[in-house]
Formats: sequence, C-alpha cells, structure tokens
Amino acid sequence: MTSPAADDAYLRLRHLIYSGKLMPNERLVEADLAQRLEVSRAIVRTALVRLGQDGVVILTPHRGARVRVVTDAEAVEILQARAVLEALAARSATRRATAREIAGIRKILAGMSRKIDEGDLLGYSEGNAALHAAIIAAARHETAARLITGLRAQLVRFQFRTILVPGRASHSLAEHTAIVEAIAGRDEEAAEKAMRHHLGHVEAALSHTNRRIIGES
Amino acid sequence: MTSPAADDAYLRLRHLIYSGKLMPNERLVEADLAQRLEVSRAIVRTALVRLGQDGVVILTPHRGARVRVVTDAEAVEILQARAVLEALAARSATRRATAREIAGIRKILAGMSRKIDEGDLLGYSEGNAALHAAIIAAARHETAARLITGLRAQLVRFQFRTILVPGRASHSLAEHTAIVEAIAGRDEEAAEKAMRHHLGHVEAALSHTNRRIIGES
DNA sequence: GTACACAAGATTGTGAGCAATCCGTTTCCG
DNA sequence: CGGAAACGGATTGCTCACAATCTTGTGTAC
Repeated sequence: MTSPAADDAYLRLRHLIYSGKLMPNERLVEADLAQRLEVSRAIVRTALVRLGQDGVVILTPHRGARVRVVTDAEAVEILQARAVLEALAARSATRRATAREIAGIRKILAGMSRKIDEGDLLGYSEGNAALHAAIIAAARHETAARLITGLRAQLVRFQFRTILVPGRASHSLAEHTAIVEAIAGRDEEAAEKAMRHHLGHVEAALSHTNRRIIGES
Repeated sequence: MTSPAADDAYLRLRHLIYSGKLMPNERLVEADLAQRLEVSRAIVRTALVRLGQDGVVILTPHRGARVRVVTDAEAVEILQARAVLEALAARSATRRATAREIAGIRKILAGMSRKIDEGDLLGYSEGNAALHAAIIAAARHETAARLITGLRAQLVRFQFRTILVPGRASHSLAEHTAIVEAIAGRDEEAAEKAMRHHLGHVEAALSHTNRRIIGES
C-alpha cells in the first residue's frame, strides 16, 4: 500500500497547500490536480483521503475537496494543543537529549541571537523553526512529534511572523534561552514550563490582536 | 468524497480492530474484508488508507495492511500525549462547562461511587469512560477532542482494566473527584493538575508493571 | 542435506470507463 | 414578472480489469 509514487503525490500535494499555492477554501478538482501532479486520478484521490484524515482538507460527498479554512478560534485551539505537546516534548528532551544534541541546540540558539543583532528577522524565524525541530528530535517521542507535525500543518496559513510585532524578538529570544537552559540543566519541570510559557505568549498575541500573526514565535 | 457507505465501512472496520476481532499484527487482505463487510474492494481500500493515516494500521507497499502492534514503550508515549491533551480539555471545560453540564458530570461521578460500593468494577469502568467523555464534551475543544480520540484508538489493545489492580479503584475515585471539584469550582490550574495527576498514575502503573493494564483508569 | 533459482499463485496498485450526484441555466407555467 | 421544474455540463464515487509485485512451493545443483 502507498507506493512511492502515491506517497510522493501526497507529499507534493500537501506541500502545495502548506506553501500557499493552493489557497484556503479553494476547490480541489481531482482531474486538475492529476494533471498538475502528473499522476492518475486514483492517486490524487487517495492523497486527498489522507489529507482529509489529517484535517488539512475538507471532503464533502459528491462535492469534492477544499482546503480547510482555519478560523481564529480554531487557530487558538490548535496552538493550545501544540503548546502542551511541545511542552511534553521539551520535558522528554530534557531526559533524553545527548550531550551532542544539547550542544547543537545551543549552537542554534547562539545563531538566533546573532540574527537579532543583525536585525535579520527572517533569519531569526528560520532559527526558531530549527530550534523547535531540534528539541523535538532530541525528545525521541514519536507520538508527540507526529501530532505536532499535524498541528503545524493546519496552522500553516497563519504563518505570518509574530516576530514582526514590536519588541517580540527580544522577548522571544529570552524565552528560547530559558527553554534551552532548562534542557541543558536537566530540569524537566522548568523545561516544560518554559515551553508552555513561550507558546502561551504566541497564543496571547493571537487572542489579543485578531490579526493573523501566529504559527511562529 | 467519503460517501455514507464508505464512511460506514471505515467505522465498522475500525470497530473490528478496536473490539479485538482483528488482532494486532493480523494481516488485512482487502478481498477478505470486502466480503466480510459486504462492500467493494475500493471502499475497503480507502478505509484502510484512512486507518493508516490514523496510525491504527500499518501499510506496506505491495504487502498490504496489518493491524499495528503498539509496544509497551509506545503505549507510554501515547498515554503521555493523551494526558497533556486531556489536561488541556479539563482546563477548557473549567472555563466553558455550563451549569447543566457540571451537574451531569457530578451525576456520573456519583454513579461511579455507587458502582464501587457495589463492587461492580466493570460498571465503574464504564462510568469512567463516560466521565472523561463528558469532560471532553464540556470543553468544546474540537482539536483536543479529535486528537484524544485518535490516541485512545491506538491504545485499544491495552484495554485491560487498571481498575483491577488492587486498591486502584478507591484511588481512582478520589482522583476523579478532585477533577470534578476543580471544574465545578472553576479552578483551571487545579483541574489541569488533577487530570494530569490522574493519568500520570495510569502511566506509572504501566511503566512499573510491564503487563498490559493501561488504557483506562 | 542445504541453498539457490525459478515458476505458480496470491495480493496489491493503477488506469479507464460508467453511473450517480451536484450545480448553474434555461424553460415552462402561473 | 416570479418561481418551480427540468435539462446539461461538470465532477465525483465506484466497478472492473489488468499490470506490478510479493510469497510460497518446487526442483535442481552442489
């Protein structure tokens, strides 16, 4: 099941949605996608079923698939779920990270600090993503990793940078530093708390400003 | 997409796995399932794809589907994830539950207490499931609810009753009471903590005894 | 006796076609 | 002129058939 070709189509279609090439609420016509991806309609179909199960697209009988629109309220929910799961991952990383992994995480954090000094907010943003990814990798917690990936996917349309909110950058760096120090210090409680604190701030930014500035931090 | 018939087949197939009629690691041959469910092979196929995405079955190219076996370590992971998500739901319920819902939750708890007095552990177990369901419903947190459902599904093979562990029943009741009181008292922190405390005990039972007594509490 | 090669059977993956359903438009009737 | 019914194009859901792949069993060489 799920031949390489089918898997590839699934990943590419998902990427089209993540990258915004297929907009929210856009109708996804199987035949069109088949032509675009250069695969048969059957393969597109199973890819859509999988994406539907992921919650990335909405499937309606006889009316096909649409890219799911995430309301502000849903975005808050998703972010909350992501926060508790990433906090769990941070805790797990605190227990399981190797010295090498911790060194890598520290290095990423240092890079982020440099980016801020340089005023390179986009670069900082990339460092942010890398840091979270490194922590999740160090956690070796498959279940949490899988769920977080799915949740991120749904928030993709909100990928406007909170980092652009005035003053957010330095706060963000401080929060990340606290997370890293807790992990390096093998303090589970602190690591979990720091991660929740961090993502809580992102949520607050969303709840407060009803503008679309979530997904990152 | 997903016609009623296809949806039905998906649910029935899932139920066959949950209820243990299809054992872990058992090979799922499309043609056989089609005959058993009295639907076409194509419908079985999409149902399997969906279950694969849920993590309930494992799909291997050209080798078909198997019911996924969850190792003890994975069970712990799943339970941990479930714990933080149910804690989030408890917190949400604390904020959003109506007076009517709280009354209903209290009623379920009272019923559980009665079952214990009667020595009806199976009945207690059902009450337990109902209580958790009621809290999740009151939380009105779609995202958490969806993820928890998926996680429960994967733990289904571990559905042996922790409640059968000597002395667990009264502890369990006390833990549930704490959760309910926190929700009724509108104390978010306490509700979240109580739920994590409760599910933490279930995890401890698993980690300690390597026997299969998780999934409930 | 063991191991490898090969053939036969079983099962999955995919493509083409058709029926069912939905949506937008036109037509008919009041 | 307004509304309901019917028509037509478009799209999905499903069946069927076949190719691709894996598995099992058999035969042969060493």
